[in-house]
Amino acid sequence: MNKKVSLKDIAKAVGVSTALVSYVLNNKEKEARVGKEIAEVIRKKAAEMNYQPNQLAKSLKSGKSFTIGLILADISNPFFANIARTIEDEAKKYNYTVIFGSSDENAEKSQDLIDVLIKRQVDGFIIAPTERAEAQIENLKKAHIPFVLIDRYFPKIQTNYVITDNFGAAYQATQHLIETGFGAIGMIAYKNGLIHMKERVRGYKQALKDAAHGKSSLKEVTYEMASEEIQDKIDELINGKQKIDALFFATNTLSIHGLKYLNSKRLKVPDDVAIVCFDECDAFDFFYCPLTYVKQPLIQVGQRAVNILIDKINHPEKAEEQVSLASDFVIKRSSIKPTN
Amino acid sequence: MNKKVSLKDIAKAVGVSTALVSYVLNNKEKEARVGKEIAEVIRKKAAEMNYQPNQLAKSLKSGKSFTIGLILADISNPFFANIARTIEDEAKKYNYTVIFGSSDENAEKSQDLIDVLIKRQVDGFIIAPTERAEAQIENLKKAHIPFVLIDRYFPKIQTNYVITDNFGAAYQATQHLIETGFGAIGMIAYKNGLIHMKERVRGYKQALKDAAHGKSSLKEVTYEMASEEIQDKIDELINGKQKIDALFFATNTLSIHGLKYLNSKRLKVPDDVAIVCFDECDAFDFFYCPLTYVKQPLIQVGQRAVNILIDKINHPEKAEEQVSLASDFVIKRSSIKPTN
DNA sequence: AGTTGAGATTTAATCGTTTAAACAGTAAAT
DNA sequence: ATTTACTGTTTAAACGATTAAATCTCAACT
Repeated sequence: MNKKVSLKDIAKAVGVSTALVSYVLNNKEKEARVGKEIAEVIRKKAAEMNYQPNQLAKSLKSGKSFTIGLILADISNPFFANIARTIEDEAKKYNYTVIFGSSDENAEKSQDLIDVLIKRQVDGFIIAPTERAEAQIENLKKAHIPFVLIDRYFPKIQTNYVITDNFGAAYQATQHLIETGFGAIGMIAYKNGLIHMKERVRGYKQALKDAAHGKSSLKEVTYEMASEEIQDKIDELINGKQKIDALFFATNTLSIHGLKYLNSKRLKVPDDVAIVCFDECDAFDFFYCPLTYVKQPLIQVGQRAVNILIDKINHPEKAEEQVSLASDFVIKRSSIKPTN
Repeated sequence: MNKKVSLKDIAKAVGVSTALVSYVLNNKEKEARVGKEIAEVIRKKAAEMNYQPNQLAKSLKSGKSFTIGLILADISNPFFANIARTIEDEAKKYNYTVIFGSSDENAEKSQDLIDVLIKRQVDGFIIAPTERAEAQIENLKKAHIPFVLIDRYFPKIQTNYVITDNFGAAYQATQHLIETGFGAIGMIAYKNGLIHMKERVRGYKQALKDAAHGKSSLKEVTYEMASEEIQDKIDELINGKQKIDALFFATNTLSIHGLKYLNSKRLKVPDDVAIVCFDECDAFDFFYCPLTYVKQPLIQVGQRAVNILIDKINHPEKAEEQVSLASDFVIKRSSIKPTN
C-alpha cells in the first residue's frame, strides 16, 4: 500500500542520512553546513515524494504540540461558536491548531475533556469553566499547564482570564431602564454560582439600589430546564403584586425562550413590557421590535485569550493576566417608553 | 519544575522496567504474565503520580491517532455548528477526538487545513468540500487517506459521502408552492458549481417544468457578496415583468438576508410574497410569520458520516458508501395562500 | 544431576523526528 | 610534517510508548 513518506524514505532515495534531510528541510543548512548541491537534491526529492513531516514525532521530540485545547459549554450556541471561530483564526496565525469540546455546563464532562486533551499533549487550554470546576482549575495550575479562562473565572483562584465587565454592563442596562422611566424592572438569570451570572445580577441590583428604585424582582432558572421554568417565572413577574413593566434577560438563550413565551402570551414589546437582552443573536433581527442589548466584544475576548495563552506558553514564569473588557450597549426600540 | 509523569518515572519509582508498567497499565498482565503483587504496586503508584499516558507517543508507535479532521465552511454558521456538535459527540463514543477548521468556502484554505491535519496524522477526514476542491479530494484518495464528504460531493469522483436529497427536497418545496396556487415562483441560490446547490436548482426547475408552470425565475448571488447582491436580485424578481408572488431561498443565510431585505421594503409575507426556506434557523422563530422550510436531518448526517469514516478507517478495503437522506418539509403560514 | 517448563521480568528494537557529537576529508598555517 | 581549521556528512541518543524476544529463577520431573 501507499505508506506515508518519512525522512528515512527520502534519505534512502537520495542516499544520505536522515540527519542531513532533517537539516535541509528545516532550513538549518547554514548551521549544519550542508552542501549546497545535495541540499537542492534533497529538497527536490522531498517535493517530488510529497513529503509531509509527522507532527506527532516532532511534538514528541520537542515537547511542544502547537495545539490549544478549547473547552466551551456548547459549540452549537452561537455565542460560543463565534468565540470558537475567532480563537481558531487567531491561533492559526501562530501556527497553532485548536481541539475543542463541549462541556454542556457539566463539570464531569469538562474534566473528561481536560484529561483527553492533556493526554494529547495540548500546550495549553482556553476554558469557559463550569460550576464546580474549581478543583480542575486548581489541578491545571498545580500541573503548571498554561490556561486562560474566558467568560467566567473563579475569584478565589489566581488565574489568567479574559472576561467582559458584566457588572458594569448590567448596571448600565438597568440604569437605562430606570432612566427611561420604567417602574418595575424584572430580571431573569440562570441559577448558578458562576461569577459572570452573579456579576450581572449584582449590577442589576446595585443600579436599582443606587436609584432607590424599590426592591429587585430577580427570577432564576436552571440551565437544563430553562425553556420550561422561564414560563412560570415570567408569569410570576407579570402577575405578581409588583407587576413589572420592563424585563432584563441575562443571556441570549434566556432572551429567546423568554421572548417566545411573551409572544405566545400576546404581550407586546415594549408596550406591555420593555426588554433588554444580554448578548446579541441572529434571531433578534427578526423580532418585530428591534431589541436593546448588551454587545459583548467577542472577537477581542477570543483574540486576547489566544494571545495571553501563547505568551504564557512561551514564558511560563510570567504573572497571571486578568483582562476585563467593556461591552457596548445598543439601544433600540424595545426599551423605549411607548408614548401614549 | 513539574515535568509530566512518564512510564519511565513510574518504572523508576517502583523499581521495575517500563515494559512491566506498560503491560500493567494496558491490562495485558495475563498475556505478559505479570506478578499479581507487583501489578498492584504499579497501578497504585501510577494513580498516585497521576499518570496520563502520552497519546502522541502511543499514536506514533501504533500509527493510529484516534483523531478525525473536520473541515467545514464556517463553524459560526449554525448549520455547520450543529453538524460539528453531532460529529464531536458521535466521535467521542468511539474515543475519537475531532480537530476542525473553517474553509470559508475557499479551496486554498481547505487545502491548507488538509495539509495541517495530515501532518497531525489524523486517521481520516470529514469534509464539506468547497468549489474547485476536486484535486484535493483526488489526492486524498490517491494517498489512501479515509474520508467522508458531507453536504456536497463530486459526481465525477467515487467517494464516501453523506448528503441529503437536495433535488427531492427542492422539488417538493416548489411543487408545494405550485399546488398552493402561486403563479410566479422565484428562487435565490448561490452561484457556484457545487452539487448540493445545483441539485436544489434542478429540483426547483424540474418541478416547474413537470407542472408546466412557466419558465423559471432563478437568481444567483456569490457567497462573498450575498447580502448586497441579494437586494438587487430581489428587486429584479419583484419588479420584473413576471412579478413573482412566491420565493424559494436555497439556504438559511440566503433566507435571513432576503427576509431582512423584504422587511426593509415593507413587503409582507405571505401576502406580498410567499416564502419557503431551505434549512431552519433560530432566527425564524421570531419572524412575524412562521416560515415554511426544508428540515435537513443534520444529526443523521453527522452520525452516519462518523460511522462510515470509522468503518473505513478500520476496514480500508471496504467499498465506498454513498448515503442520501430524505429531508422533512415543514409547512407553515409563510407559504399559505392568503385568503382575500 | 540434568532437563524441561512455567512464571516473572528485562532487553532492545521500533515509530519519525531532532540535534549534539563524532568523524572524515581537504586546505591553509606553522 | 604536523597542527589547525574548515566543510560536509554520519552516528547515535533521545522523546514516550509498545511488544516480541531474550533472560533469569525456581520448581518439578526424569
